[in-house]
Amino acid sequence: MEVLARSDVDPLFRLLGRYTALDANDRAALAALEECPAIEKLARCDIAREGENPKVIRLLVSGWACRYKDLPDGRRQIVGFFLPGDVYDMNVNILSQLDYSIGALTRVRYFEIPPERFQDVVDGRPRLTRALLWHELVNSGIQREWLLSMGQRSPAERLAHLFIELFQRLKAVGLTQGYTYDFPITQNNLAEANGLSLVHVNRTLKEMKRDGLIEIAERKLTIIDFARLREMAMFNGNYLHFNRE
Amino acid sequence: MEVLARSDVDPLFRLLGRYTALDANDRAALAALEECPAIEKLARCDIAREGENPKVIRLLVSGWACRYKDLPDGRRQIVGFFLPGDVYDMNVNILSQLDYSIGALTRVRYFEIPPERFQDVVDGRPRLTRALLWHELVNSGIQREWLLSMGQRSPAERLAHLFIELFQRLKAVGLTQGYTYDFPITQNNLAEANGLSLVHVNRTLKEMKRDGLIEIAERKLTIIDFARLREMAMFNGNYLHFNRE
DNA sequence: ATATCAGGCTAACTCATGTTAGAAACAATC
DNA sequence: GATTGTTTCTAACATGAGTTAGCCTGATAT
Repeated sequence: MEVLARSDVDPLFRLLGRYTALDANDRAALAALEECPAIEKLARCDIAREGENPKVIRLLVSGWACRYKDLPDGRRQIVGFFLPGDVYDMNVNILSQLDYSIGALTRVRYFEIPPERFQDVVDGRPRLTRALLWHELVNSGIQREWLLSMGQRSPAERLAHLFIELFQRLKAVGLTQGYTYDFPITQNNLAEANGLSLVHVNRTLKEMKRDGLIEIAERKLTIIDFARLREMAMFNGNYLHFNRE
Repeated sequence: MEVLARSDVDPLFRLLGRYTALDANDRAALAALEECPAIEKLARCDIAREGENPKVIRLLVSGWACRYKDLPDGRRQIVGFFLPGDVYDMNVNILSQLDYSIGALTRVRYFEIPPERFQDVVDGRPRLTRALLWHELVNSGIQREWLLSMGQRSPAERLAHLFIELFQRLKAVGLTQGYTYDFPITQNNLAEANGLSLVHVNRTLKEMKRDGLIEIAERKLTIIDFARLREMAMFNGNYLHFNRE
C-alpha cells in the first residue's frame, strides 16, 4: 500500500478494509467526510439523548464513547462502546426518535455528517456501501454476543471476553501496541457495561491481575496471557466478521 | 381497508404497516413470497446452526422460534424471539457465516426465500424497502433493550418487561385476544432468555401470579394488571417504534 | 395398561454478588 | 499548596439467586 498522509478517516478506512477490499478512490471518498463539522466533547458529556432526533450520522475519530440506556430510577446500562473509526446512527433518517443515548467516556472528537452528505459519499461505491452495511451487521452481532455474556458468562469471564473484544477491535483500527492498548475508561464504566457492581469489578480485576492474565497501569491495558484469557472467556471471534471472504 | 383473503403473509403485512403506510400493491408483492418453499419443523429442532451459511431469508408464519448462542460448555442464551410475521437474516448475502443459531421453540412453519427473490419483491417499492429496514432497526433496538434488562432489571422486572414486549409485538400482528395471548414456550425457555435459572423463573412466576399481575393457564398468558406490570417493568415502548411518523 | 419424557413445581442448602461505608491515591483548579 | 472531585481499593455484612434433588402431572408412545 502506498504511503498516505495521516488523516482522521484512517481508522474507519482500516476498519472497513477488514470487511471488503477497498482502494484509493474509496479512501478519497471517505476523506471528503472530513469537511463536515468536527465536534469535541469532554468526558462524561452526552452526545445525544434518548428521545431526540439528531438527524446526523457521527464518525468518531478520537476518544471512546458509548451507547447507553437508562431507567427512570437512574440505573444505567452501557450497551456498546464506540472506538475511533466507528460510525453510528447510519439510519438516522428512518426512525424518528433515538431509543438510546450516546455519551462520551473520555474527551472525544467526532464529525457530524448530514445523511445526504453521507449518501453522496457512498453512492456509486458498492464496495464502500457493502463495507458499511457489514459494519452495521457486526455491531448487531456484538450486541448479541454481549447478551450471551450477560446471561451466561460469569463476571470474570465477561470481563475477559470484553478485554479481548476491545483488543481485536482496536487492533483492526491500528490502535494496539503488541498486547497493549489505551484503556481510558473507569471501573465504574466496566460495571455499567457488564451489569456488575463497581465493587465486584474491582475485586475481579484484582484477581485477574494476580493470576497473571492482564495488567492495567497508567490507563493502559496489557494482555499478559492471551491464550488463558481467551480460554476463560470462551472467546470465538466469529461474531466480529473481520475475515473478508 | 377492503376485506382480503386470509393469507400467510398477513402477520408480516400488518407488522410492516405499523411502520409505514402500505397499500394493496405492496401486499400483493409480499404475497408472492408464498410461492417459496414452506418448511415445517417440530419444537426443539434447529432451523440453522452457528457457522453455517444458509443463503436464504426466512419468513416465519406460524409458531415461535428463537435466535440463540451457546458456549462450548453447553450454556445457552436465547438472544431473541421470532414470532409469526418476523423476517430474519435479510442480509444473509453479506456475511459468510452465521454467528448465532436459530431454533424452533414450538412446531413452526416458515418460508425459505432466496435473496434474489426477496430483492425482486422489494425492488421498486420504496415503502416496503423502508418498512423492512425499519423492522431490522427495531430488532436491533430490542437487543439493546434486552441488554438493559439483563444488566439492570431484577428477575421479576425482566419477566414483566418481556411479557409486555411480547404482548405489544403479538398485538401488532393481530395475535392477541384482549390482554391474552398464546404462550407456547416453557419456563426453561424463559430462563434461557433472561439469564436466570429454571428454579428462579418458577419462583418468580409464582409470585407474579400471586400478586395478581399475570395468569398463565393452558399455554396462554393473560396480563391481569397491565398498569402495575408496566410500572414494575419500567416499560417504555419507544424502542419498538410502532408509531409511524 | 405401562413406560417414558417433558414440563411444572417445591424444599434445603450454599455462595456469589450486591450494599454500605469509607480510606487512600491521584488529578485538576484556583 | 489547599481544595475539590474522581477514581481505585478494601472490609464487613446481607441476601438474592443458583444448585441439587426430587415429586407430580399430563401427554405420547409401546
